[in-house]
Amino acid sequence: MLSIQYLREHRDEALQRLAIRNFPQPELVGKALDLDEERRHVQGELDTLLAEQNTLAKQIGQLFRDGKKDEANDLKNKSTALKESVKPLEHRLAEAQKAIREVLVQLPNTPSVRVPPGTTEDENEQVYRNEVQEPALGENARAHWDLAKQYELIDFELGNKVTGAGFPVYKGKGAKLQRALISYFLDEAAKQGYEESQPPILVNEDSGFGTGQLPDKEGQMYHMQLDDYYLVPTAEVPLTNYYRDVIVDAGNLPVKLTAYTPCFRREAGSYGKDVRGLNRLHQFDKVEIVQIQHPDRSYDTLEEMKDYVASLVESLGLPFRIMKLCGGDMSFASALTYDFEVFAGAQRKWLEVSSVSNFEAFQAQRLQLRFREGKQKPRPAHTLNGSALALPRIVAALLENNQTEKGIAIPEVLVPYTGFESIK
RNA sequence: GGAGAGAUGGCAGAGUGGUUUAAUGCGGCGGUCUUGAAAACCGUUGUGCCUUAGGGUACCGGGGGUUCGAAUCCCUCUCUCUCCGCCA
Repeated sequence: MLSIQYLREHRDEALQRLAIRNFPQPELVGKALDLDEERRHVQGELDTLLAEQNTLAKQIGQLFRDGKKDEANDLKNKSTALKESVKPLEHRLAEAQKAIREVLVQLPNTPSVRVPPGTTEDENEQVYRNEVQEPALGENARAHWDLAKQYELIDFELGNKVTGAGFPVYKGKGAKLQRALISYFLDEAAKQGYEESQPPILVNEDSGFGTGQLPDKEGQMYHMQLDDYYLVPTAEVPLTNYYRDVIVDAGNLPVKLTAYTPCFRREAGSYGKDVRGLNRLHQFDKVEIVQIQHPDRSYDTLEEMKDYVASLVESLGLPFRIMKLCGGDMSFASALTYDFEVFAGAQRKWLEVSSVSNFEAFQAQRLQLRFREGKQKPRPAHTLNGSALALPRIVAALLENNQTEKGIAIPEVLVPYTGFESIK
Protein backbone atom coordinates (compact mmCIF):
# COMPACT_ATOMS: atom_id res chain seq x y z
CA MET A 1 0.00 0.00 0.00
CA LEU A 2 1.26 3.45 -0.84
CA SER A 3 0.99 5.94 1.99
CA ILE A 4 -1.28 8.91 1.59
CA GLN A 5 1.55 11.10 2.91
CA TYR A 6 3.78 9.95 0.07
CA LEU A 7 1.09 10.73 -2.49
CA ARG A 8 0.46 14.12 -0.92
CA GLU A 9 4.10 15.10 -0.96
CA HIS A 10 5.22 13.39 -4.16
CA ARG A 11 2.17 13.35 -6.35
CA ASP A 12 3.94 13.92 -9.65
CA GLU A 13 6.67 11.43 -8.87
CA ALA A 14 4.07 8.81 -7.95
CA LEU A 15 2.22 9.35 -11.21
CA GLN A 16 5.41 9.13 -13.24
CA ARG A 17 6.40 5.93 -11.56
CA LEU A 18 2.96 4.37 -11.92
CA ALA A 19 3.17 5.15 -15.63
CA ILE A 20 6.18 2.82 -15.86
CA ARG A 21 3.84 -0.08 -15.26
CA ASN A 22 1.11 1.42 -17.44
CA PHE A 23 -1.22 1.59 -14.50
CA PRO A 24 -4.60 2.16 -16.16
CA GLN A 25 -6.23 4.23 -13.41
CA PRO A 26 -3.87 7.07 -12.52
CA GLU A 27 -6.93 9.15 -11.60
CA LEU A 28 -7.17 7.12 -8.39
CA VAL A 29 -4.24 9.12 -7.05
CA GLY A 30 -6.17 12.35 -7.36
CA LYS A 31 -9.23 10.69 -5.90
CA ALA A 32 -7.30 9.55 -2.85
CA LEU A 33 -5.91 13.03 -2.35
CA ASP A 34 -9.34 14.66 -2.63
CA LEU A 35 -10.68 12.25 -0.04
CA ASP A 36 -7.70 12.99 2.15
CA GLU A 37 -8.41 16.70 1.93
CA GLU A 38 -11.96 16.04 3.11
CA ARG A 39 -10.74 13.73 5.86
CA ARG A 40 -8.35 16.27 7.30
CA HIS A 41 -10.98 18.97 7.23
CA VAL A 42 -13.49 16.76 9.04
CA GLN A 43 -10.96 15.62 11.59
CA GLY A 44 -10.07 19.20 12.43
CA GLU A 45 -13.70 20.04 13.14
CA LEU A 46 -14.32 16.85 15.02
CA ASP A 47 -11.28 17.24 17.26
CA THR A 48 -12.42 20.70 18.23
CA LEU A 49 -15.84 19.43 19.26
CA LEU A 50 -14.39 16.48 21.14
CA ALA A 51 -12.11 18.83 23.02
CA GLU A 52 -15.16 20.88 24.09
CA GLN A 53 -16.97 17.74 25.11
CA ASN A 54 -14.06 16.54 27.20
CA THR A 55 -13.85 19.89 28.95
CA LEU A 56 -17.57 19.86 29.74
CA ALA A 57 -17.45 16.32 31.11
CA LYS A 58 -14.65 17.30 33.46
CA GLN A 59 -16.54 20.39 34.63
CA ILE A 60 -19.67 18.34 35.24
CA GLY A 61 -17.72 15.88 37.33
CA GLN A 62 -16.28 18.72 39.39
CA LEU A 63 -19.70 20.35 39.89
CA PHE A 64 -21.19 17.06 41.10
CA ARG A 65 -18.38 16.67 43.60
CA ASP A 66 -19.06 20.20 44.79
CA GLY A 67 -22.76 19.40 45.10
CA LYS A 68 -23.79 22.00 42.50
CA LYS A 69 -26.42 19.85 40.85
CA ASP A 70 -28.31 22.54 38.95
CA GLU A 71 -25.23 23.93 37.27
CA ALA A 72 -24.15 20.42 36.43
CA ASN A 73 -27.47 19.67 34.79
CA ASP A 74 -27.20 22.81 32.68
CA LEU A 75 -23.87 21.67 31.39
CA LYS A 76 -25.24 18.20 30.82
CA ASN A 77 -27.85 19.59 28.46
CA LYS A 78 -25.21 21.56 26.67
CA SER A 79 -23.09 18.46 26.27
CA THR A 80 -26.02 16.42 25.05
CA ALA A 81 -26.63 19.00 22.35
CA LEU A 82 -22.97 18.89 21.40
CA LYS A 83 -23.15 15.17 21.02
CA GLU A 84 -25.64 15.55 18.20
CA SER A 85 -23.14 17.45 16.09
CA VAL A 86 -20.32 15.07 16.96
CA LYS A 87 -22.09 12.03 15.62
CA PRO A 88 -22.37 13.02 11.97
CA LEU A 89 -18.77 14.20 11.96
CA GLU A 90 -17.58 10.91 13.38
CA HIS A 91 -19.54 9.17 10.69
CA ARG A 92 -18.06 11.35 7.97
CA LEU A 93 -14.55 10.76 9.27
CA ALA A 94 -15.00 7.01 9.33
CA GLU A 95 -16.45 7.06 5.82
CA ALA A 96 -13.61 9.18 4.50
CA GLN A 97 -10.98 6.94 6.06
CA LYS A 98 -12.63 3.88 4.66
CA ALA A 99 -12.91 5.43 1.22
CA ILE A 100 -9.25 6.46 1.22
CA ARG A 101 -8.21 2.98 2.18
CA GLU A 102 -10.37 1.46 -0.53
CA VAL A 103 -8.62 3.60 -3.10
CA LEU A 104 -5.12 3.08 -1.72
CA VAL A 105 -5.56 -0.67 -1.70
CA GLN A 106 -6.21 -0.53 -5.44
CA LEU A 107 -2.96 1.28 -6.17
CA PRO A 108 -0.04 -1.00 -7.05
CA ASN A 109 3.46 -0.18 -5.93
CA THR A 110 5.36 2.56 -7.74
CA PRO A 111 8.07 0.93 -9.87
CA SER A 112 11.62 2.05 -9.31
CA VAL A 113 12.83 4.54 -11.91
CA ARG A 114 15.29 1.83 -12.95
CA VAL A 115 12.42 -0.38 -14.15
CA PRO A 116 12.05 -0.47 -17.94
CA PRO A 117 8.59 0.60 -19.11
CA GLY A 118 6.55 -2.00 -20.89
CA THR A 119 3.46 -4.12 -20.71
CA THR A 120 4.38 -7.75 -21.40
CA GLU A 121 7.17 -10.16 -20.62
CA ASP A 122 8.59 -9.55 -24.10
CA GLU A 123 9.76 -6.21 -22.85
CA ASN A 124 11.70 -7.63 -19.91
CA GLU A 125 15.36 -6.83 -20.05
CA GLN A 126 18.02 -9.50 -19.86
CA VAL A 127 20.69 -8.23 -17.49
CA TYR A 128 22.83 -11.34 -17.19
CA ARG A 129 23.49 -14.66 -18.87
CA ASN A 130 25.95 -17.05 -17.28
CA GLU A 131 28.59 -18.95 -19.22
CA VAL A 132 27.06 -22.40 -19.00
CA GLN A 133 25.98 -23.29 -22.52
CA GLU A 134 22.65 -24.77 -23.50
CA PRO A 135 23.27 -28.52 -23.57
CA ALA A 136 23.42 -30.24 -26.95
CA LEU A 137 21.25 -33.24 -26.22
CA GLY A 138 20.45 -34.38 -29.69
CA GLU A 139 17.42 -36.15 -31.03
CA ASN A 140 16.93 -38.58 -28.18
CA ALA A 141 16.63 -35.97 -25.47
CA ARG A 142 13.80 -36.79 -23.12
CA ALA A 143 11.68 -34.29 -21.24
CA HIS A 144 11.86 -34.47 -17.47
CA TRP A 145 8.42 -36.06 -17.16
CA ASP A 146 9.63 -38.97 -19.26
CA LEU A 147 12.86 -39.22 -17.31
CA ALA A 148 10.94 -39.06 -14.05
CA LYS A 149 8.92 -42.02 -15.18
CA GLN A 150 11.86 -43.93 -16.56
CA TYR A 151 13.87 -43.67 -13.33
CA GLU A 152 10.78 -43.82 -11.07
CA LEU A 153 11.50 -40.45 -9.51
CA ILE A 154 8.12 -38.80 -9.65
CA ASP A 155 4.68 -40.37 -9.90
CA PHE A 156 2.24 -37.88 -11.32
CA GLU A 157 -0.58 -40.37 -11.67
CA LEU A 158 -0.34 -41.41 -8.05
CA GLY A 159 -0.52 -37.79 -6.92
CA ASN A 160 -3.46 -37.34 -9.21
CA LYS A 161 -5.17 -40.26 -7.51
CA VAL A 162 -4.46 -39.13 -3.97
CA THR A 163 -5.21 -35.47 -4.54
CA GLY A 164 -5.45 -34.18 -8.07
CA ALA A 165 -3.48 -32.74 -10.93
CA GLY A 166 -0.50 -30.68 -9.86
CA PHE A 167 0.24 -32.66 -6.71
CA PRO A 168 3.03 -35.07 -7.67
CA VAL A 169 4.44 -37.84 -5.52
CA TYR A 170 8.24 -37.87 -5.33
CA LYS A 171 9.69 -41.34 -4.90
CA GLY A 172 13.00 -43.03 -4.31
CA LYS A 173 15.92 -40.94 -5.54
CA GLY A 174 13.43 -38.31 -6.63
CA ALA A 175 12.33 -37.84 -3.03
CA LYS A 176 15.94 -37.87 -1.83
CA LEU A 177 16.86 -35.25 -4.39
CA GLN A 178 14.09 -33.00 -3.06
CA ARG A 179 15.37 -33.35 0.47
CA ALA A 180 18.95 -32.75 -0.67
CA LEU A 181 18.04 -29.56 -2.49
CA ILE A 182 16.12 -28.21 0.50
CA SER A 183 19.01 -28.92 2.89
CA TYR A 184 21.57 -27.52 0.50
CA PHE A 185 19.61 -24.31 -0.05
CA LEU A 186 19.01 -23.81 3.66
CA ASP A 187 22.66 -24.43 4.53
CA GLU A 188 23.81 -21.97 1.90
CA ALA A 189 21.36 -19.35 3.14
CA ALA A 190 22.65 -19.83 6.68
CA LYS A 191 26.19 -19.15 5.40
CA GLN A 192 24.91 -15.83 4.10
CA GLY A 193 23.58 -14.92 7.54
CA TYR A 194 19.93 -15.76 7.01
CA GLU A 195 18.23 -17.05 10.13
CA GLU A 196 16.35 -20.27 9.54
CA SER A 197 12.91 -20.92 10.95
CA GLN A 198 10.04 -23.22 10.27
CA PRO A 199 6.87 -21.17 9.96
CA PRO A 200 3.23 -22.21 9.93
CA ILE A 201 2.04 -22.99 6.45
CA LEU A 202 -1.46 -21.81 7.18
CA VAL A 203 -1.77 -18.08 7.65
CA ASN A 204 -4.60 -15.81 8.69
CA GLU A 205 -6.20 -13.04 6.71
CA ASP A 206 -4.12 -10.26 8.29
CA SER A 207 -0.96 -11.98 7.14
CA GLY A 208 -2.32 -12.43 3.65
CA PHE A 209 -3.12 -8.76 3.53
CA GLY A 210 0.22 -7.70 4.99
CA THR A 211 2.32 -9.06 2.16
CA GLY A 212 -0.19 -8.13 -0.53
CA GLN A 213 -1.74 -11.47 -1.49
CA LEU A 214 -5.08 -10.25 -0.20
CA PRO A 215 -7.35 -8.91 -1.34
CA ASP A 216 -6.21 -8.81 -4.97
CA LYS A 217 -4.86 -12.35 -5.32
CA GLU A 218 -7.58 -13.98 -3.25
CA GLY A 219 -8.28 -16.62 -5.89
CA GLN A 220 -4.64 -17.72 -6.03
CA MET A 221 -4.54 -19.08 -2.50
CA TYR A 222 -6.22 -22.14 -1.06
CA HIS A 223 -8.68 -20.95 1.55
CA MET A 224 -9.66 -23.02 4.59
CA GLN A 225 -13.12 -21.60 4.90
CA LEU A 226 -14.04 -23.37 8.12
CA ASP A 227 -11.21 -21.68 10.00
CA ASP A 228 -10.55 -18.77 7.66
CA TYR A 229 -6.91 -19.66 7.09
CA TYR A 230 -4.97 -19.67 3.85
CA LEU A 231 -2.34 -22.15 2.68
CA VAL A 232 0.87 -20.23 2.07
CA PRO A 233 1.71 -19.58 -1.59
CA THR A 234 5.29 -18.81 -0.47
CA ALA A 235 7.22 -18.61 2.80
CA GLU A 236 7.43 -14.90 2.16
CA VAL A 237 4.01 -14.56 3.74
CA PRO A 238 4.69 -16.02 7.20
CA LEU A 239 8.31 -14.81 7.33
CA THR A 240 7.57 -11.21 6.50
CA ASN A 241 4.57 -11.23 8.80
CA TYR A 242 6.80 -12.11 11.75
CA TYR A 243 7.49 -8.40 11.67
CA ARG A 244 3.93 -7.15 11.31
CA ASP A 245 3.28 -4.34 13.84
CA VAL A 246 6.91 -4.27 14.86
CA ILE A 247 9.27 -1.32 15.22
CA VAL A 248 12.82 -2.52 14.60
CA ASP A 249 15.79 -0.65 15.98
CA ALA A 250 17.84 0.63 13.03
CA GLY A 251 20.90 -1.03 14.54
CA ASN A 252 19.29 -4.42 14.00
CA LEU A 253 18.87 -3.92 10.24
CA PRO A 254 19.04 -5.75 8.03
CA VAL A 255 16.89 -8.56 9.35
CA LYS A 256 17.63 -11.69 7.30
CA LEU A 257 15.27 -14.66 7.36
CA THR A 258 15.03 -17.92 5.51
CA ALA A 259 12.66 -20.86 5.54
CA TYR A 260 11.72 -23.90 3.61
CA THR A 261 7.99 -24.45 3.11
CA PRO A 262 5.82 -26.28 0.70
CA CYS A 263 3.97 -23.69 -1.38
CA PHE A 264 0.39 -23.96 -2.54
CA ARG A 265 -1.05 -22.13 -5.49
CA ARG A 266 -4.38 -22.60 -7.15
CA GLU A 267 -3.04 -21.27 -10.44
CA ALA A 268 -6.59 -20.41 -11.36
CA GLY A 269 -6.95 -19.55 -14.98
CA SER A 270 -3.57 -20.86 -16.09
CA TYR A 271 -4.19 -23.47 -18.72
CA GLY A 272 -2.21 -24.44 -21.74
CA LYS A 273 1.06 -26.06 -22.63
CA ASP A 274 3.25 -24.89 -19.80
CA VAL A 275 1.62 -27.08 -17.22
CA ARG A 276 3.21 -30.41 -18.06
CA GLY A 277 5.33 -32.30 -15.58
CA LEU A 278 6.97 -30.06 -13.02
CA ASN A 279 6.51 -26.88 -14.97
CA ARG A 280 3.51 -25.66 -13.00
CA LEU A 281 2.23 -27.31 -9.84
CA HIS A 282 -0.34 -26.66 -7.16
CA GLN A 283 2.08 -27.80 -4.47
CA PHE A 284 5.82 -27.35 -4.66
CA ASP A 285 8.83 -26.90 -2.41
CA LYS A 286 10.76 -23.69 -2.05
CA VAL A 287 13.38 -22.09 0.12
CA GLU A 288 12.76 -18.40 0.49
CA ILE A 289 14.99 -15.57 1.67
CA VAL A 290 13.61 -12.36 3.14
CA GLN A 291 15.29 -9.16 4.22
CA ILE A 292 14.05 -6.14 6.09
CA GLN A 293 16.30 -3.23 5.35
CA HIS A 294 16.85 0.51 5.78
CA PRO A 295 15.40 2.43 2.81
CA ASP A 296 18.81 3.94 2.01
CA ARG A 297 20.32 0.50 1.55
CA SER A 298 17.51 -1.61 0.11
CA TYR A 299 18.68 -1.44 -3.50
CA ASP A 300 22.20 -2.48 -2.54
CA THR A 301 20.57 -5.34 -0.70
CA LEU A 302 18.53 -6.27 -3.76
CA GLU A 303 21.75 -6.57 -5.78
CA GLU A 304 23.32 -8.62 -3.02
CA MET A 305 20.36 -11.00 -2.99
CA LYS A 306 20.42 -11.22 -6.77
CA ASP A 307 24.12 -12.11 -6.69
CA TYR A 308 23.52 -14.73 -4.03
CA VAL A 309 20.74 -16.41 -6.00
CA ALA A 310 22.96 -16.29 -9.08
CA SER A 311 25.73 -18.07 -7.19
CA LEU A 312 23.28 -20.77 -6.12
CA VAL A 313 22.04 -21.49 -9.62
CA GLU A 314 25.59 -21.33 -10.90
CA SER A 315 26.70 -23.90 -8.34
CA LEU A 316 24.22 -26.36 -9.81
CA GLY A 317 25.82 -25.96 -13.21
CA LEU A 318 22.68 -24.81 -14.96
CA PRO A 319 22.51 -22.35 -17.84
CA PHE A 320 20.57 -19.34 -16.60
CA ARG A 321 19.73 -15.76 -17.32
CA ILE A 322 18.50 -12.90 -15.17
CA MET A 323 15.67 -10.75 -16.42
CA LYS A 324 14.82 -7.34 -15.06
CA LEU A 325 11.04 -7.27 -15.31
CA CYS A 326 9.41 -4.43 -17.17
CA GLY A 327 6.80 -2.34 -15.39
CA GLY A 328 3.85 -4.21 -16.82
CA ASP A 329 5.15 -7.64 -15.90
CA MET A 330 5.91 -6.88 -12.26
CA SER A 331 3.70 -8.03 -9.45
CA PHE A 332 1.33 -5.61 -7.75
CA ALA A 333 3.53 -5.10 -4.69
CA SER A 334 6.97 -4.95 -6.29
CA ALA A 335 9.08 -1.91 -7.07
CA LEU A 336 11.78 -3.85 -8.91
CA THR A 337 11.98 -7.55 -9.69
CA TYR A 338 14.65 -9.80 -11.12
CA ASP A 339 13.50 -13.13 -12.48
CA PHE A 340 15.89 -16.03 -12.80
CA GLU A 341 15.31 -18.47 -15.61
CA VAL A 342 17.13 -21.75 -16.18
CA PHE A 343 17.30 -23.46 -19.52
CA ALA A 344 15.66 -26.88 -19.66
CA GLY A 345 17.49 -28.64 -22.47
CA ALA A 346 14.90 -31.13 -23.62
CA GLN A 347 11.93 -28.79 -23.58
CA ARG A 348 14.22 -26.07 -24.92
CA LYS A 349 12.51 -23.61 -22.65
CA TRP A 350 13.56 -21.01 -20.12
CA LEU A 351 11.89 -21.79 -16.81
CA GLU A 352 11.50 -19.28 -14.01
CA VAL A 353 13.12 -20.59 -10.83
CA SER A 354 13.45 -17.47 -8.75
CA SER A 355 12.04 -14.01 -8.41
CA VAL A 356 13.92 -11.47 -6.34
CA SER A 357 12.12 -8.25 -5.47
CA ASN A 358 12.36 -5.04 -3.57
CA PHE A 359 8.96 -3.99 -2.30
CA GLU A 360 10.31 -0.77 -0.85
CA ALA A 361 7.77 0.39 1.75
CA PHE A 362 4.75 -1.12 0.04
CA GLN A 363 4.46 -4.19 2.24
CA ALA A 364 5.77 -2.37 5.30
CA GLN A 365 2.95 0.13 4.96
CA ARG A 366 0.41 -2.67 5.08
CA LEU A 367 2.27 -4.53 7.79
CA GLN A 368 2.95 -1.49 9.97
CA LEU A 369 6.55 -2.65 9.87
CA ARG A 370 8.76 0.24 10.85
CA PHE A 371 12.26 1.00 12.02
CA ARG A 372 13.54 3.66 14.35
CA GLU A 373 16.76 5.56 13.98
CA GLY A 374 17.92 7.26 17.18
CA LYS A 375 15.13 9.42 18.48
CA GLN A 376 13.45 9.96 15.16
CA LYS A 377 9.89 8.98 14.47
CA PRO A 378 9.45 5.40 13.27
CA ARG A 379 9.48 5.08 9.47
CA PRO A 380 8.38 2.21 7.25
CA ALA A 381 11.22 -0.20 6.52
CA HIS A 382 11.87 -1.74 3.13
CA THR A 383 11.16 -5.42 2.58
CA LEU A 384 12.76 -7.70 0.02
CA ASN A 385 12.50 -11.33 -0.80
CA GLY A 386 13.62 -13.93 -3.24
CA SER A 387 13.32 -17.60 -4.02
CA ALA A 388 16.53 -19.41 -3.23
CA LEU A 389 15.30 -21.51 -4.84
CA ALA A 390 12.02 -23.04 -6.04
CA LEU A 391 12.62 -26.74 -6.56
CA PRO A 392 10.46 -28.19 -9.33
CA ARG A 393 11.87 -26.36 -12.31
CA ILE A 394 15.40 -26.77 -10.96
CA VAL A 395 14.74 -30.48 -10.83
CA ALA A 396 13.25 -30.36 -14.33
CA ALA A 397 16.34 -28.65 -15.72
CA LEU A 398 18.75 -30.89 -13.81
CA LEU A 399 17.06 -34.03 -15.10
CA GLU A 400 16.85 -32.82 -18.66
CA ASN A 401 20.27 -31.20 -18.95
CA ASN A 402 22.25 -33.86 -17.13
CA GLN A 403 20.78 -36.85 -18.90
CA THR A 404 23.19 -39.23 -20.59
CA GLU A 405 23.07 -42.74 -21.87
CA LYS A 406 24.35 -43.89 -18.49
CA GLY A 407 21.98 -41.94 -16.30
CA ILE A 408 21.51 -38.50 -14.81
CA ALA A 409 24.47 -36.83 -13.16
CA ILE A 410 23.92 -35.12 -9.80
CA PRO A 411 25.72 -31.77 -9.38
CA GLU A 412 28.81 -32.08 -7.22
CA VAL A 413 27.53 -29.71 -4.53
CA LEU A 414 24.50 -31.92 -3.96
CA VAL A 415 26.30 -35.24 -3.66
CA PRO A 416 27.05 -34.82 0.06
CA TYR A 417 23.31 -34.34 0.51
CA THR A 418 21.98 -37.03 -1.80
CA GLY A 419 24.54 -39.68 -1.04
CA PHE A 420 24.58 -40.70 -4.71
CA GLU A 421 26.35 -39.22 -7.73
CA SER A 422 23.92 -40.19 -10.39
CA ILE A 423 20.47 -41.53 -11.05
CA LYS A 424 20.56 -44.74 -13.05
C1' G B 1 -15.35 -31.68 22.27
C1' G B 2 -16.70 -30.22 27.95
C1' A B 3 -15.85 -26.74 32.13
C1' G B 4 -13.58 -22.43 33.98
C1' A B 5 -10.43 -18.01 33.84
C1' G B 6 -8.55 -14.11 31.23
C1' A B 7 -6.95 -10.21 27.24
C1' U B 8 -4.15 -3.10 30.21
C1' G B 9 1.99 0.67 27.76
C1' G B 10 8.95 -3.13 25.89
C1' C B 11 7.88 -6.73 30.19
C1' A B 12 5.42 -7.58 34.95
C1' G B 13 1.16 -5.75 37.12
C1' A B 14 -2.74 -2.22 39.67
C1' G B 15 -7.06 -0.01 38.33
C1' U B 16 -15.09 -1.90 38.52
C1' G B 17 -18.10 5.12 36.16
C1' G B 18 -15.48 11.48 37.03
C1' U B 19 -7.67 15.41 38.10
C1' U B 20 -6.44 7.71 34.95
C1' U B 21 -4.99 12.03 28.60
C1' A B 22 -3.51 4.57 33.20
C1' A B 23 -0.54 3.76 39.64
C1' U B 24 3.74 0.92 40.86
C1' G B 25 7.94 -2.18 39.73
C1' C B 26 11.45 -3.95 36.06
C1' G B 27 13.82 -2.78 31.57
C1' G B 28 15.64 1.33 28.17
C1' C B 29 17.67 6.36 27.64
C1' G B 30 19.97 10.93 29.88
C1' G B 31 22.26 12.98 34.23
C1' U B 32 24.65 13.34 39.37
C1' C B 33 28.44 10.68 42.00
C1' U B 34 33.14 7.65 40.48
C1' U B 35 39.86 6.89 37.89
C1' G B 36 36.20 3.51 35.42
C1' A B 37 32.16 0.40 36.55
C1' A B 38 28.43 -1.19 39.96
C1' A B 39 25.12 0.64 43.58
C1' A B 40 22.32 4.81 44.99
C1' C B 41 19.76 9.15 43.67
C1' C B 42 17.35 12.62 40.01
C1' G B 43 15.00 13.07 35.40
C1' U B 44 13.03 10.84 31.13
C1' U B 45 10.80 6.91 28.35
C1' G B 46 4.19 4.40 23.56
C1' U B 47 1.72 4.84 18.60
C1' G B 48 -1.42 7.14 14.86
C1' C B 49 -3.84 11.48 13.17
C1' C B 50 -4.87 17.04 13.09
C1' U B 51 -2.01 21.52 13.90
C1' U B 52 2.65 27.44 11.68
C1' A B 53 3.50 27.53 17.06
C1' G B 54 1.29 26.16 21.52
C1' G B 55 -1.51 22.44 21.59
C1' G B 56 -5.61 19.10 20.31
C1' U B 57 -7.53 14.22 19.50
C1' A B 58 -7.85 8.83 19.27
C1' C B 59 -6.00 4.16 21.04
C1' C B 60 -6.45 -0.41 27.74
C1' G B 61 -7.87 -7.71 22.20
C1' G B 62 -11.81 -6.34 17.62
C1' G B 63 -16.75 -4.32 16.75
C1' G B 64 -21.27 -2.20 18.70
C1' G B 65 -24.17 -0.01 22.84
C1' U B 66 -25.51 2.73 27.66
C1' U B 67 -23.85 7.65 29.83
C1' C B 68 -22.77 14.59 30.21
C1' G B 69 -18.42 11.24 31.07
C1' A B 70 -16.21 4.17 29.99
C1' A B 71 -9.94 0.62 30.86
C1' U B 72 -14.15 0.28 34.31
C1' C B 73 -21.24 -1.20 32.88
C1' C B 74 -24.05 -4.06 28.73
C1' C B 75 -24.07 -6.95 23.94
C1' U B 76 -21.16 -9.47 20.39
C1' C B 77 -16.90 -11.51 18.02
C1' U B 78 -11.87 -13.16 18.18
C1' C B 79 -7.90 -14.99 20.66
C1' U B 80 -5.05 -16.87 24.91
C1' C B 81 -4.46 -19.72 29.36
C1' U B 82 -5.89 -23.74 33.03
C1' C B 83 -8.30 -28.43 33.97
C1' C B 84 -10.82 -32.74 31.71
C1' G B 85 -11.50 -35.76 27.22
C1' C B 86 -9.26 -37.24 22.58
C1' C B 87 -4.64 -37.55 20.12
C1' A B 88 0.84 -37.08 16.70
